[in-house]
Amino acid sequence: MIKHQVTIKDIAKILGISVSTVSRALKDHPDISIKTKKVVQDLAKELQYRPNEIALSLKSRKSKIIGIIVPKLVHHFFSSVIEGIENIAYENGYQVMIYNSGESYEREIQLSSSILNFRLDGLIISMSKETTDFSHFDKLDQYGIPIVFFDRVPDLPVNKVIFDDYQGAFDAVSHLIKQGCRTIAHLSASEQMDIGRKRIEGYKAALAANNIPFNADLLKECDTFEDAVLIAAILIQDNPHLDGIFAVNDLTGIGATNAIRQSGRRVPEDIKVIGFTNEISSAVCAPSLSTVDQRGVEMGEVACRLLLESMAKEQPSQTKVVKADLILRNSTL
Amino acid sequence: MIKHQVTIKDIAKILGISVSTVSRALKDHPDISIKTKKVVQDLAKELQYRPNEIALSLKSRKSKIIGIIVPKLVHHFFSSVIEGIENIAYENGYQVMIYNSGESYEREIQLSSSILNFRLDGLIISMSKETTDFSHFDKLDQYGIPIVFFDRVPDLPVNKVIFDDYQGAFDAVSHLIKQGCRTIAHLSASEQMDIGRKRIEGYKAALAANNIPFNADLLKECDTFEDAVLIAAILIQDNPHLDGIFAVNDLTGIGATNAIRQSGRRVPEDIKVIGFTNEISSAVCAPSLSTVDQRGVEMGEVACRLLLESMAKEQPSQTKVVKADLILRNSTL
DNA sequence: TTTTATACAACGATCGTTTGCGCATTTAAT
DNA sequence: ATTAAATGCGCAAACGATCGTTGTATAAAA
Repeated sequence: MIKHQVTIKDIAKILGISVSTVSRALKDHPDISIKTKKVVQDLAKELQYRPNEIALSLKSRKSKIIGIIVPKLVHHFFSSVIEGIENIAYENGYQVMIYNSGESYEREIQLSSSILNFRLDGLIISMSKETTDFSHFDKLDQYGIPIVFFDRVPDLPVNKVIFDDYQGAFDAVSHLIKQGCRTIAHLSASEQMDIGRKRIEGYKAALAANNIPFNADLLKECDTFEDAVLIAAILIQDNPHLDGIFAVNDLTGIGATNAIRQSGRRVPEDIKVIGFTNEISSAVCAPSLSTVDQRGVEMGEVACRLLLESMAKEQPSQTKVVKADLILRNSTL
Repeated sequence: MIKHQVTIKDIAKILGISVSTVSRALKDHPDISIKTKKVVQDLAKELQYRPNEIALSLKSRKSKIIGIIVPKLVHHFFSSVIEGIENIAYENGYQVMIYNSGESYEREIQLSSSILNFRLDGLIISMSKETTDFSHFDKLDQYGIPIVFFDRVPDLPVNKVIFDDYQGAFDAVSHLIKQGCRTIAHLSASEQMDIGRKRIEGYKAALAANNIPFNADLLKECDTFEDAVLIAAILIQDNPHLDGIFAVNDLTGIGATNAIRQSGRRVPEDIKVIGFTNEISSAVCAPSLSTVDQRGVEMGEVACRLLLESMAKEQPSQTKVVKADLILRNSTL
């Protein structure tokens, strides 16, 4: 048979005292006598009393829950960030509520509405690709719900945690050059995207720093794994001296590797390849792929700390930068 | 300046009517005149009134939130299942609250306690590896919170959704045999684990069905990617006729592939390899790895539907089985 | 003995919403 | 004109907990 969960009222009734006394006894309030406290606390334990968080939320107008919106759950980077957020949230007595926008602007609006309905205490979000209008976030701000953006952030004065894409790209390409590469292609993301642009800049800067002229023919936009295989094949054909590829992510890096081997050339002996993101695939593919780790967990931790800070007190919006971490494997030996 | 969110009271005060009238007007109650309804609804829209879910939860003793506990977020299979759960939950007006036990029994207990505190309406869980005692779930059951287990399930009469590991393994090995393999090794999980045992059974059954005697030397337990590389290398050395490997997951499958190539043999020409899980890595590695898809999304959907059913009405516990899906790629051509 | 602290509990408002019941006022039926 | 039945709305309790205020014994001081 299903009993309802025991409340402060039940305890009060059993003991024949008022609910307020029970409430105070449970919180060790000085107004309550030691005897009463003991009786109440013992009974509470026996009945396995647990405070109703919903009632507490209603009373305090605080939910003790942090919302997280990611565009995709099935993505190593985002799950890592979530882990990082959880670490810090739990440490501070917060629960997290994870939402998945599925890269849909529509859904993102719904979700931020739900955050308002549940009166969540704060939001950490990486925006969907479709999002170009930010008014749904204004509403949260209006009601005093702090927001921290990460990774995919708007170009506005808001709290954000970004990854140092420029530095990561610069380091990756510099590494290729140090390993002897002179003709380095970049399989890039769209220049529309922030990360695409920054990584291209880092690529160019590393070339410039080593007196290697930039060659636009070696810069190819490419979206998917399949794209990468095709485009890399063309690059190889058109550029006989090609000896290095910097890929905008691991999947394109692996695609490029596959294309290189199909062309009869070897990785890393003939052409070295470096990726970006440090997905699991990059560690297990053959040859294992050098890459740039984005420290997702750290990013989550930084984001959550920043959120907790701005929940604690009004403060000007900040931008935190998480540094890249070069992971060297066999593809650039 | 931060204003508080508008409540039914605010509307009542502005309009000079009672809160109950506002409440009923908003829900189109027949007792309220058309005029009043219109006025109320218009103002509500203008002020962007949104019902306070917390208050609703308190009143209805229902949170309209489903809890999910997974042992790890950073795992393709689990994130897929979550996506599936979300699909169905959203369709039915539920939110999901995702918890990460991090494979810790301790944490799992804390979390199920938190579920009680937040009065969540139901729980979908895949247990941590450490969990052998299930009393913390009994408590949920006692209070009428339905539970659905998936993937890692207890051996008890409870609602569960499991994957047909036996069939998946049987199909995978049958496929290898059809492709001409006669000496097939199995890189297995621990026999302690349910999935380990079932996949071994499927492996043996497929051999038996094709009159291939089982050879215990070809059954090797192996945990990680690195293990797989080492153990596969030994297998190859010890068994010159080896022409097929069935790996308990994709990572070990890829590890085996790497070992085979290092030994100078070719995949799939000399030795064919098939994995399990259909992770991203299996699609991008070279040669791409045949594998068994676990239909994570479907599993999530089935689990969530089952949960909604048992939330709706008391019913005997059920076990649902999700079928395996063979994915054929280059490693078994 | 009366006054004044002090200790201990109870009362009741509050958070935002729903809902059973009752009370006017209007409309319809006799 | 009188009664009955709708119609439209408000009152107040309830969900579970907190907390400021108030009440009442009991003990200490005058």
